[in-house]
Amino acid sequence: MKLKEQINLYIEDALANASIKVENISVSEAGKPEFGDYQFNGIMPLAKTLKRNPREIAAEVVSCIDTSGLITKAEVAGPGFINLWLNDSWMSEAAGRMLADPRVGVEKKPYPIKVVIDYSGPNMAKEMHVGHLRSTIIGDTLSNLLSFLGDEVIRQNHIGDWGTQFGMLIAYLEEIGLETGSKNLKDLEQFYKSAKRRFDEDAAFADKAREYVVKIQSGDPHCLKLWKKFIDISLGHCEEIYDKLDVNLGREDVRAESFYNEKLPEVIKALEEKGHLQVSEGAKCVFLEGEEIPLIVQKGDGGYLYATTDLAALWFRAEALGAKRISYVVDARQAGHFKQVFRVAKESGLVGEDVLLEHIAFGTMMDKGGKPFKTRDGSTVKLVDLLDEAVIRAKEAIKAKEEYSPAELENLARIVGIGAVKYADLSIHRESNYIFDWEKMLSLEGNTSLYQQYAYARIMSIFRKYDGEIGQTIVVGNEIEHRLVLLLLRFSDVLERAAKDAAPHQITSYLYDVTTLFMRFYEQNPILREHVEESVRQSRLALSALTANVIRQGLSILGIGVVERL
RNA sequence: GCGCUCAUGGCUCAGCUGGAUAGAGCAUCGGUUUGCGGUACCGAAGGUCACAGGUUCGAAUCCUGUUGGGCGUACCA
Repeated sequence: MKLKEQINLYIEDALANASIKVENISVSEAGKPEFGDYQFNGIMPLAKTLKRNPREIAAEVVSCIDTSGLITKAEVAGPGFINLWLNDSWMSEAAGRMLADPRVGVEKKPYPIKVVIDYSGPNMAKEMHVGHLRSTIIGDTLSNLLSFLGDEVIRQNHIGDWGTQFGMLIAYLEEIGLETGSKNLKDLEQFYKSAKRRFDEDAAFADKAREYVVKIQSGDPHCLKLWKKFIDISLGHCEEIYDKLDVNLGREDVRAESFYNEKLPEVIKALEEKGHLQVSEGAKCVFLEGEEIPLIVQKGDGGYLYATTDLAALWFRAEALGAKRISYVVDARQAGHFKQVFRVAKESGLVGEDVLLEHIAFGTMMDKGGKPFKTRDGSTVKLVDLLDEAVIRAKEAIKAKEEYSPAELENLARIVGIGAVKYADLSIHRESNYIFDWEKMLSLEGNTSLYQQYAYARIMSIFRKYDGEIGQTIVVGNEIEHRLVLLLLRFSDVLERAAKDAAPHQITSYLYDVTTLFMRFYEQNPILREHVEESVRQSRLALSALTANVIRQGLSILGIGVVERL
């Protein structure tokens, strides 16, 4: 249910009845409880053109607002605000419908589109590090979100499986044998270093490595086989991480860099035909108006570049996959690159005008001192290590609480630990750099996943204790219930806006509000205590259930689990 | 040099198309319990929204400039 849209309709009617034209009819959430639930601020800008007192106009509109349904009261306030109060029984009914709905009141889009979301993108020659974490988590959340809202989401993992370093790596893999190789590949960093050492120390090996690069590219069966094996093993390790992270990214979503190889000459040809290509200093480039530096698509030696592959991928995604929105979840430092690539794709017609291209940029992960996140010795932190540490720390944080079997504790620690890492990342505005802090992340206080998982478990505990049928009727009976129901009814609006802005933190922030408000409600409104009237008890139980549903569904979109007991 | 981006209480962050007295959490100080999970809840204190102009009925938000930080700047990805 789209609450805001419904309120807008009332305002629209009132304005029509008052014969007043407003361009942008949209109410906003009231800043304070005394200002009601929603407010409409669209009157004041009119005052000047109409040469009338804004309060007078507002009063006229207010008198035309239908207060027999959703809205129960409308008032003029301040210089010409219109404050709106929503009707409790209308809200109660809406909340009841939401409770009965498995989709928690969120309708699917009537006109879904195909959306490609490009995220994670690890390099097969290197270990996945914390830099991949944000792309993976944010991309996965957006995919979950858009697909929940009804779009057809095509996840694309654009893995880096091509380049000169693979000659060296497969030569080394061949040398040490597949068996030892696949074991050693668990630590890619180490594997790479060993291969590099061989390359630097042994001229014969170096020659072979260079030879293998050429052989892979020319399709030599032996080298191709080795290369495929290498990629397979390396990708397997990434999948272990996806598994740990509980991210929906599988083999079927992988469309590697190498996939686009044969399309690269076609990209050049297409650009040439459109007359966009210029040769500058030996390289084939596209010069864009207003841009100082051209986009180079083919090197002087004939080799292709990152930009060429990206253009090929855009082309493929728009043409073959039929995407109408293509989103790249990539580090903010590449903003310039994408700006150029997108422009070239559009101007050359590789991608149609009706396709939305967006760079979902994110900032860098910092340590507590505000420096880029590194290990003590200054190397990049491996993602596996980070995730394992999260689980260990989560175990520490929860094990004192109750008696669990080792298996239960392991599972719980995984949900809590991984959830904390993800939530910490998603709860920050994605474009800003964020500070990685274990203590804060696994704290039960403040805007964390654990606080919400705890609240959820508490609600579950109420139901365990009650142990009976829970009604579906919610009756708003007091101020705090009114506020809680109102907030829950906004769920759909929040998801929609978060999808539009590609901003997961809007969801975390909302869930935090829900949880906080529920805690307050629960503190003030007894549910299971003896003196509580049965109908009130039922309503409060139903309200608790609805709250739990919203928390569970919201966290699920973020890829975070909940538990019955904590 | 040019371009992009950021600057909000001691710390970490919100602040939606400009809207009413700029909101949270942590830390600090104080309070709540015959305990529906106190790992909770309530309250207090704490901000010239980097600075200076401008636009507007109204600016943390838009425009210009200044200062300070981060990043990017043609054959890496």
